[in-house]
Amino acid sequence: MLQSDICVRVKGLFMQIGALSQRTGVSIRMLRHYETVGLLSPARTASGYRSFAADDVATVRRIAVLSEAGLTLSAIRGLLPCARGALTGEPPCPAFRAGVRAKIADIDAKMKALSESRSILSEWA
DNA sequence: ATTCTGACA
DNA sequence: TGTCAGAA
Repeated sequence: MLQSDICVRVKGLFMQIGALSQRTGVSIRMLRHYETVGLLSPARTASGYRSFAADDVATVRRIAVLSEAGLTLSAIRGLLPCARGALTGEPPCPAFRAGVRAKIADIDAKMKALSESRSILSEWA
């Protein structure tokens, strides 16, 4: 236990991965993965432990909702900086909405492709 | 007690 | 994505 970790408990400024996991419901495994793909950039303690900031809780929750929406982590990486409204229900910035429109567009494209595939296959069913 | 990295019956 | 190992 380092002095910086004491700061976690007292002021709640920094926290270890376990605490972040508890507060977000996201597994430690995925939290580490998020860092691997560049969604999170936690500081490191002298002992090498990841040190997350208090606002990373909100960040992880935003990542979680976007992930549940079916977006890939790389897509989320591009939208995250302006996705604040994705969780607060407040007005999303233009860039975010544009990105979402793009995602909806390719969902529509996939639906069309599946529809055609289904149509062809149904003739032999 | 917790976390870290790397790897996979 | 989970989980186990071996070290810190």
